Amino acid sequence: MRYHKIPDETIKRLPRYMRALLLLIKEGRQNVSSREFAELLRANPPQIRKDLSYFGAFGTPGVGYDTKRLFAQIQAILGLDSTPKAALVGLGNLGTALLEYSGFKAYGMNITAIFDSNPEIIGKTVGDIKVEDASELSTLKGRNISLGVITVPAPAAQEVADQLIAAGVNGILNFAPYYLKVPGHVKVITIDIAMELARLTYYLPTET
Amino acid sequence: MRYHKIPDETIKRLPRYMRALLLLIKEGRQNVSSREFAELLRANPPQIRKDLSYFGAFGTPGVGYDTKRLFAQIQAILGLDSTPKAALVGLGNLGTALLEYSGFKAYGMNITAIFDSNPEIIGKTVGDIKVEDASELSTLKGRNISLGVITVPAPAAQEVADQLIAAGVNGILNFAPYYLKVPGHVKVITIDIAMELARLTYYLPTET
DNA sequence: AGTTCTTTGTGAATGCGTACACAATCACTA
DNA sequence: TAGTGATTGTGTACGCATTCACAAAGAACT
Repeated sequence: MRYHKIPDETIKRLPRYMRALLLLIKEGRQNVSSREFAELLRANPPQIRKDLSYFGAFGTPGVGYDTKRLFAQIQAILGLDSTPKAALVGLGNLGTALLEYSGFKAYGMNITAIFDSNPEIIGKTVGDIKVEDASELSTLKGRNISLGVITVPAPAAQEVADQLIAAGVNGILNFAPYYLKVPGHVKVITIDIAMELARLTYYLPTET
Repeated sequence: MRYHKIPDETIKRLPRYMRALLLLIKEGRQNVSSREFAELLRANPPQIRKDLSYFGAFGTPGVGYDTKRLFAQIQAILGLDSTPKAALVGLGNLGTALLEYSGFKAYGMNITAIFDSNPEIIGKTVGDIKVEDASELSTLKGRNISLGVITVPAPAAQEVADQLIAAGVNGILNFAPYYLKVPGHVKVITIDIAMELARLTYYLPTET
């Protein structure tokens, strides 16, 4: 099954697998079967096996998957083994929340630069990163940063995106409720929190 | 095409349509064609028409869709016309960010209660909502709140969810990196921010 | 009123993703 | 080293979602 086109949906599930594996590893588990793994994720076993089979044969019949090995393998598939560097632009509440988020390091990701436009914040240190002036985003170039996280208000999002791209970033995670225009080689994922909540109401029982 | 089963993917797109319509309405636009609308959303016209056709015929041939009317209609489809009430649990950075988020009111949603467990925060007012003690979540019952937003650390998430559900909530938007166990009638949408960023790296060009 | 132009609404075809069943595979035991 | 039990990897069938092409329908103009 190698060298087939890989479903986008599969890619979306891989990070979820990583998270569950992290949990299992912390519990000291050596192996996990697709059945048990599926139960944990509330998914079904054949799907997990199929997803993994796109990339090769990672399991051992009769035993299951080696948790640590599988984690490393998925990490490699996603390109996280080289711990890509990311820049965060916009240190408001959302930006701060993201930095606190434990997840990033665990997956093999590194936020190594922070930008904001508020003079009161510029120059401060968060963790061990100094907050830089957003008007100097161009200095990013050459610092080997490939990802950008945008947590600025919607009106500023496009300009920030343009500058990030000019500085060599080619993947953007956008939290601003705005449809970014980007060149074809740049991948954007937009998360609109309000939209998700809006969707939720559809599934609610229509009262009386 | 009425009374067919409606694709889940269609439901996911509806809130996006709402947002684009809000934009158009603010610009003073009366009508919009599916072609122009698709361009704005970076989607394709037939899909938009098909999505809408599941619910009825909203457009006018030769003219397009009436922006305000379509907005109201999608709002009704999603059940947002009755402005459902939501409770937010966890007023950390992420919770605060969500409250600041302009989107909610525009879509027809209302956060009317806030809970936290930090004694220093309890009793304060945010907007015009008083922060209540998270240990008193049971008081929610009878306040006609149908949605819950969980922005607490992962270890506390399940307990909060249980209490929300006991208080009558049947839709939960979960930001904690944890797989909630809930009864069948409760709909959960989990957003894991770190996971999205992890996915992003897959699409990056593999360097050298 | 008729003609033309535009755009919708939708059946049918295509393509993509999921579910399933089963053969192949490995560990373990005696 | 052969037999047993468990679990993987995957070809195939199915179902869902997207795309397409075109007929139906309204608006505008003469």
